[in-house]
Amino acid sequence: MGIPASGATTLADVAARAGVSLKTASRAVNGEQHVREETRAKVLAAASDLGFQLNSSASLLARGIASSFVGVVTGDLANPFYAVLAQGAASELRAHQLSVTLGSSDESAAQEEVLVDELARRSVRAVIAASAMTSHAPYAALQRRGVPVVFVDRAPTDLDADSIVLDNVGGARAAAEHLLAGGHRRIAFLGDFERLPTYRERLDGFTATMDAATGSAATAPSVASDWRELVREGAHDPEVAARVTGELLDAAHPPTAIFASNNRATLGVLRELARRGDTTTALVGFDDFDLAEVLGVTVVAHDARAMGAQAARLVVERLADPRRDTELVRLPTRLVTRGSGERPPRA
Amino acid sequence: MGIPASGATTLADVAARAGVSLKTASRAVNGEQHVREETRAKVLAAASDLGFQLNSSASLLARGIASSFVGVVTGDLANPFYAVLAQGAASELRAHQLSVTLGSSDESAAQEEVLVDELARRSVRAVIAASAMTSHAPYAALQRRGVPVVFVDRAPTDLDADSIVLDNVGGARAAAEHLLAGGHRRIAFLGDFERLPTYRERLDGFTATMDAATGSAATAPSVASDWRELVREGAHDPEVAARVTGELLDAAHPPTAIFASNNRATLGVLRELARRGDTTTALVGFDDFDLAEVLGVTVVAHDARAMGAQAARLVVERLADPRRDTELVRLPTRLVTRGSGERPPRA
DNA sequence: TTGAAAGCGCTAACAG
DNA sequence: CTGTTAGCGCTTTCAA
Repeated sequence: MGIPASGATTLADVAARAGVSLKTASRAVNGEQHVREETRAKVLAAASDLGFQLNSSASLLARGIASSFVGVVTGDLANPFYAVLAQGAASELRAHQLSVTLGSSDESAAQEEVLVDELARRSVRAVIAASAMTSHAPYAALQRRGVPVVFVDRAPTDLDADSIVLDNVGGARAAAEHLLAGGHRRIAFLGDFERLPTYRERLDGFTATMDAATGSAATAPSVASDWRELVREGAHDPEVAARVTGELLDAAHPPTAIFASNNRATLGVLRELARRGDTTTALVGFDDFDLAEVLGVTVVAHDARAMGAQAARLVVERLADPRRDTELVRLPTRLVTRGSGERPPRA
Repeated sequence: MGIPASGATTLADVAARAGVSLKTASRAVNGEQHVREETRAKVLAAASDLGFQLNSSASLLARGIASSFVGVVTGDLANPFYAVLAQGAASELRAHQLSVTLGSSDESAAQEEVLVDELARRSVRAVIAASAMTSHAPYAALQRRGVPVVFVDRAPTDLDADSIVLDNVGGARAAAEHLLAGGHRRIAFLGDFERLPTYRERLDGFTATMDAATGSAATAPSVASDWRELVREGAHDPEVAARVTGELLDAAHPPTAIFASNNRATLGVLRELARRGDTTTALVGFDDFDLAEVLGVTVVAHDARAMGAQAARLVVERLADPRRDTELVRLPTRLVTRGSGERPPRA
């Protein structure tokens, strides 16, 4: 059990101790073929004695490989959506000998740019990004250097890249239709930052449904054409969402239902409703959450873990074949009714 | 805007294009001193033209540095406690040019061992671990090789290492005292896996308080000496916690209050209470959570982000001075009352 | 099955 | 301020 003094135990040390050449030691340590069992055992014993560990930088360099890390860029790891997504990606990538390195942008484009830069400096092998940027130049630069970039949750419009997104339009449409079917005519839409494609797509789905119902005989009484006055944006965090909810409900013609277009917004709405003891305003949220069942909150649910796993798959496939056509995967959503979306409209 | 054909653009290419030596190019690219502004600009332009990026493996190897990654081992990233902790560590480490690579063990000792092995193979610079193991041999091996290991949330007993933990005893004591003060005498304790030190310490705090109250004149009517019959362990996930809660409440002498010793257990209790429409059983949970305010849940709160940041600090300090004494940091907890812990005992 | 020599791309000394 | 000469620790030819 000889414990080495400190620092560098190299393959050369192991080879010397085992009485073999450097190359033989390398073969044994890397589990390659063409090594007599006896020799291998001798080398492995020496390695273990010396507490030897391959120097991964040297190994990668000699092999001509940039690195074994995939960068994952998210908005905020404290948001379970991102955390679960990252975990899905990590566990899928592990199967391909790839590790994940994480960075949170706090949804700030500036910070995201710094992050991407950092990843580049670390020579990551590929990047999976839930980007909050509108211009994706830094990612384009990575792509040009042969580093695959896969976008999750939000697909870029200024870049041709593999992307995996949710069926935001369908999800929002389902939510709106559900509330309309419940008799609601004044439905508020709580949106995220206007620059995010998720916000826009969810608003599109909502808009399509509301427009179709406006003045329509199918939904009697029909939706008034001023439904757009109940659309709000910028509710990215719970605090803002709560404030906006309060303003909506305090208005002359308050909504009878709210569609919160992401989990942070839903949290804010719930806080405000709880604060005022409001148990009549209907609510549907985009994104499921742990306590939704306990609180009886109807949501548009989806599978964040699958999203991460699929992103990892796209990374692996592009790594294998850099010139394949880019792929856009759209993951389904489903409405889960739990009560809050089924509250009847106030008279 | 010459875009390189593919693959390897090396510093040599940049140097050639800029008409300087390799070393000068290196200096410029690394922002070192002793380079004429004009020369630097020339090199940087060439680098940018070629889309050059330093090969970090080569750079680290030449510098004699193992890597710039710190491994963070957690139980489950989907648990916000770990996610926030990881984020705290990451943001603190970034200030020291260190990146984070993540792995989840799912609280399985076997999987954790695989993870640690993987980190070793990646030559991480240091490791921050919320370990679910009872024997920490793999971490000891890392330490021997000069890789600092900092334990978070759970300190090892079989290893001398920097650790940062919560005041579990104090937190549990506060919870128990609060419920006792509210008149409860039959208080259930929902514990995690028995092997986890957090479980044991929280149980210790609970035990100390209950023992002190048993038969004491200070708490009249005094606690019966059979209070231990309401202690349960193994409630690591919400499903088990919900089931155990149901069993407790269905028993002949059900508890009038429950102390859930972690956030997953609290979730399970809340689900079961909601399922049965039980609004009388008092509840205090260890760990705060987003919707605790909405649900009016009294909790023992603490700062997970600070925990991660402190762990990062310990990593940096040990990296700077490997022979300093190991440090054990204990972070405070505080009771946040929101109603669920203040429900009076049923007659 | 094993080994010797030649680099991977970069940085650290030491000159100039 | 700039360049030259050696390696960092490992893997890869190619021979033996």
